[in-house]
Amino acid sequence: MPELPEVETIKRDLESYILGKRIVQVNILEEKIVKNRNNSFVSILKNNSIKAINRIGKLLIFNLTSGEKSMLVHLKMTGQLVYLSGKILSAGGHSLNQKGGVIEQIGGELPNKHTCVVFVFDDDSTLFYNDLRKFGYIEIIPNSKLGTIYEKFGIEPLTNSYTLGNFKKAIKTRKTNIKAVLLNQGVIAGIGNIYADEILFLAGVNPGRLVGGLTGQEIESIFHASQKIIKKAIINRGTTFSDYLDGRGKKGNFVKLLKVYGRTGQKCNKCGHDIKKIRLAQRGTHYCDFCQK
DNA sequence: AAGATTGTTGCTTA
DNA sequence: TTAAGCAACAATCT
Repeated sequence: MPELPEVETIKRDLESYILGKRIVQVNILEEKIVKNRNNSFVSILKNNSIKAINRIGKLLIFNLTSGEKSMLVHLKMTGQLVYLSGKILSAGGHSLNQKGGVIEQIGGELPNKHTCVVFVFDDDSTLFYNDLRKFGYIEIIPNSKLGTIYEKFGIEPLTNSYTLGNFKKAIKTRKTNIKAVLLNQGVIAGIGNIYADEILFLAGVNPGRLVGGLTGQEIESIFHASQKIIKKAIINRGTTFSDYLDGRGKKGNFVKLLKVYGRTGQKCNKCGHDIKKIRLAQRGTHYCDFCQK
C-alpha cells in the first residue's frame, strides 16, 4: 500500500533517472488505467519529456516539458513504477536484452502480467507501470487544473507549513475519531492505514478517541509521532507489506520496524500485551490497548 | 468459498 | 452548507 513515504521514495528514485529524457515510445497494455484517453495520451507524451516530479499526498505529478500539461499517477493499493536502464525486449513472458539473453531483474521479469503501461526513453531505458489489482490510474491534465487538484488536499507533512499550529487548526473542528481524521486526505495529505496505526502507537493514543476529547499534550504527541514515523519510513525506503516496490523494483525496509500494523495477536514490544485488531473508519486498525489510552 | 484487503469517489444522512 | 459514514470498486489471497 503505497502511502506518503513510499510515493516519496519512488519520486526521489525517478528524479534521478528520467528527468529530461525524451520519451520515444508509450505502450498501453491495460486501457482502463489511463483516464480520459480521448486527449490523445500517447501523442502528448511522445517526443516530450519530464521536466519535474512533484507529489501531494499519495499523488505523483509529472510536469511535462512542452504543452503546459502534467501526468498524474496514483498507485492506489498495488501500483508500481519501476525503472530499468538498458534496452528491454519482451518475448514469451521473458525480458530479453538485445542479444536475446534473459535479463535478471531485482523486481522480477519486466514487463510482467501486471504491467499496464510502458514508457521507453531515448537512451533505451524503460519505466513500467504495474498494477496487480488495476486500481490505480494515469491521467494527463492541463497545468491550469493543478490548482484545483492541490486544493483538495490538506496539510502536507513534507512542507514547512506542516507545523504544530497548522496541525491543530486542521484537526480541531473534526467530530470523529483520530484514526479517521489521520486517514482523511483533505485534512492531512499522505497518511494511509499502515502509518495511521503506527503514528497512534508511537503517540500512545487509542485510535478510537474522538478528536474533540484529546488533550493539547496528546495532539502534540500525535503531531510529533507523525513527523518521526514518516521521516523514519522514508529513510528506510518505505514499507513493503505485500506489493510495494521502489523506483528500481526493490522492497522497502520499514516492515521490520512496524510496531502494530499486521502484528495482530503478537506481543507489543513495549509492554508485552497482545496487539489487538478492530475495525475503525472501515479499516483494519491495529493497536495496543495497554499502551494506547 | 465467503470474507478480508485499502484508497478514493460518490451518494445518503444528519 | 458541511462533514461524517457507508457502499462500491478492483482482483487476489486465505
